[in-house]
Amino acid sequence: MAPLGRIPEATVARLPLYLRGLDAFPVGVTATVSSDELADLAGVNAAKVRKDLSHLGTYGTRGVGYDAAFLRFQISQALGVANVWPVVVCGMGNLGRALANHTGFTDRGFPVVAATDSDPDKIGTVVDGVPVHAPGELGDIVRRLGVAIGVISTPAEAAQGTADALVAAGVTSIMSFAPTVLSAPDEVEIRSVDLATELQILGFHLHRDRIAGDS
Amino acid sequence: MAPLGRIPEATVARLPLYLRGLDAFPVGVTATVSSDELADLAGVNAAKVRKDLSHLGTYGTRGVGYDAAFLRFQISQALGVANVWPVVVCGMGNLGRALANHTGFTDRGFPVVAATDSDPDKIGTVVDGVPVHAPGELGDIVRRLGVAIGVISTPAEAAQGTADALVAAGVTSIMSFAPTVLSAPDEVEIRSVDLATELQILGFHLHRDRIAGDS
DNA sequence: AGCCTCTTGTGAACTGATGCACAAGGTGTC
DNA sequence: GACACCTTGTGCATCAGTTCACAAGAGGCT
Repeated sequence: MAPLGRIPEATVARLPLYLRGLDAFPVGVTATVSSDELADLAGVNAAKVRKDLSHLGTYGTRGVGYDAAFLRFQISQALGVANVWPVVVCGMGNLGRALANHTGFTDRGFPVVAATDSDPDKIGTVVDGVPVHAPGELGDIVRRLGVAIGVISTPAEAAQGTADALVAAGVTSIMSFAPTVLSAPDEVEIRSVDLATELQILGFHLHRDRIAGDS
Repeated sequence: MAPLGRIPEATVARLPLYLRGLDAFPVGVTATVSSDELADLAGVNAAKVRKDLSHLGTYGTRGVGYDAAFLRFQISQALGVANVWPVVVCGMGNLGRALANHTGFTDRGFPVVAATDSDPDKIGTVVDGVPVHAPGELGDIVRRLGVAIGVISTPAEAAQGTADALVAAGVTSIMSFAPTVLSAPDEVEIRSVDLATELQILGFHLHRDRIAGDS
């Protein structure tokens, strides 16, 4: 309805899934997709799809469904997918290298334009097309290359310092893989992904199922 | 109160954070920690800490706080951290290799005992101490090594097939990095981490802030 | 045209999680 | 022993998100 009244966070988190689901429809071909189909493609239920999309506007046709191409355009619009946001990867360990080389980033408008690492042997080299700089140059890099997003894949001890440097350089969006809590001003958006934590959550359920089975 | 009345999902997701926060306290030393301190260490607020811990039991002392060592023990207990859950990594691309080599996994009771990949050049090799097998051997591997958790880091196209193979072999816990929806029986717990999606969510906020600044 | 079928959009109930505020219950001091 | 001071544990209000259920509207068939 309201073309852009505040979109709930939970909805924002699902829009990329819908966009991904719509990839199943070839471009240029006129096709309609129902909330039911889209729900399957995104792995959620149909009611949620409809409510989510209603936050963007009324783009569906009752009795028919949504025009796939048009819907894709609208979601892209809302997410700002047309923009390209350059990324810097801080910490070129195993994970950092994998991220710097991750094609899924560049493909979706998040090119990794530079990296930093504290290892003197790595500084000055180019890994998979990504130049590695010293951590002290972070501010320079951000300004020079217009970096919008910082990815932190350093050891936990170095994470807060890296975050501070990113913030000081004007970066307001950070994705962190370091297993630690980061503090930053409110206007900085931090998404923290701790892989070990994820496994521990799986472990909890395994553990409980085992106990339940013991009875 | 009830030592183990059903623990809310949101609480379960935070328990690993508390455990991580408690690492700040040296083992063997008697120390108390207040909900306020723990809240800082875990990056949440004090009220949440208290309510979360109250689901495990009443382990705190009013006027004092929680005994750090005892609390760590209790949370470990609840999470089943004492268990060791062997992990198999499916798909040894950039990300898979990084995960197989990730020390944070083994350290926390999730040793990567094997990997699979469809590339004939990789099959039979040992990468960072992890033997790489053919995807067809997955069932064997799971049974032989007692694998409890499967990590899917294959391309999206291969993800569902891999998940099916894991499920067929009896694995009930899956962490997937493939940008696609996986279907599996209800009793299988799937945690999906899509890195590009995470970046798109950050991108949304950047996009909106930019629009807001335009006015 | 009228009717039947289909799917959207949304009000409303419900569920789960969050945050407040405070009584309950400890510790240490005088 | 009484009092002052802490911090927990929790009842309650609030909020966000989910799900249901159905009226409104669009297309197609006879």
